[in-house]
Amino acid sequence: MTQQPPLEKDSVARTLEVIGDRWTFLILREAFFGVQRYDQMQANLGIATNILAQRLKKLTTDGVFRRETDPEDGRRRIYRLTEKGRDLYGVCLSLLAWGDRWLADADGPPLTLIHKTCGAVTHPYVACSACGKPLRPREVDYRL
Amino acid sequence: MTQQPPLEKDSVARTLEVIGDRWTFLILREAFFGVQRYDQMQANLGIATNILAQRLKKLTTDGVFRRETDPEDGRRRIYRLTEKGRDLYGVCLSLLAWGDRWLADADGPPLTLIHKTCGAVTHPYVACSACGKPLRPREVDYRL
DNA sequence: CTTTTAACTTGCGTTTCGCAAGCTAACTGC
DNA sequence: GCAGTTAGCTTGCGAAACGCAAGTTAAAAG
Repeated sequence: MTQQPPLEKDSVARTLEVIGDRWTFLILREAFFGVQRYDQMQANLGIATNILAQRLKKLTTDGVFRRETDPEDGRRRIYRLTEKGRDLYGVCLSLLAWGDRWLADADGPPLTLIHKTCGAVTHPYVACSACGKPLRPREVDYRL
Repeated sequence: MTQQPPLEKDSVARTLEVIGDRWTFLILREAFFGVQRYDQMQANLGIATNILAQRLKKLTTDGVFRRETDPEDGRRRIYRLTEKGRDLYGVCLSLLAWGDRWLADADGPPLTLIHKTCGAVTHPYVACSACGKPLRPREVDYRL
């Protein structure tokens, strides 16, 4: 269990500690599509049940989900995104957009996204909060 | 009230098959910060050397990196992002922004990002290509 | 031509994962 | 109100992935 000292742990690394494994982000994707229950997630994802339980527990203690008991059926748990969890939607859309652009025709059609607020088909991009233009690798400076 | 039926392997899942493990995205982050060489990545990340080699090989065959030999030193390989790779910058910024918002004060200061094009400090967000506004979970419809 | 360096590769012990089975509390039918 | 069913887990075990250290190869430096 030896870990490295000179890791300057930035926010990318810290974020990946929360969502950086094969399943966690797929669970979140399900949540963004409206799935809130254990059995539905398992059916949709085909994930091993012990792993799903483990991930949901971690995401709950990490504050991404809130775990509630369904008032209409005491056996059921409802996994609801917190604000912290909902705020990962941008990451989800970025992944989706990239996959649709570069991997889609391989084995599935891209999803069409409609921005209900404006009514148009949308292709999400990461924008600058100051000028609204897309942010590209060489156009950004990093300062501590 | 949820939305979708069975989304088989969508672009999120396909994307995660390319970048969805503990190290791959950290390697990409290094690349976005300008690191192009094997030994620098290993020093910065503290990754096991066999895993780094494996990931770089996969990312290269996946078309995210282009592997070249340094013309000034035949021992060195240069890992250069392709357009496909550079297009992952938005995902990287989304992760960074989320971590800075929700995890930063835990054990490190957030990075300040400056958009050189407009000169301002920027807080990246995922925008609608049609209207430019931020995209939020309940505001998007998914169609096949 | 010997030494050093960059980029890997190999071997091996440890951790994580996938699958199947089992468990428990809560609901449902009779 | 008891038996059977269902939702949400937990446990056990073999398989795959990972971390570490040592070894290999090709090219540059001395």
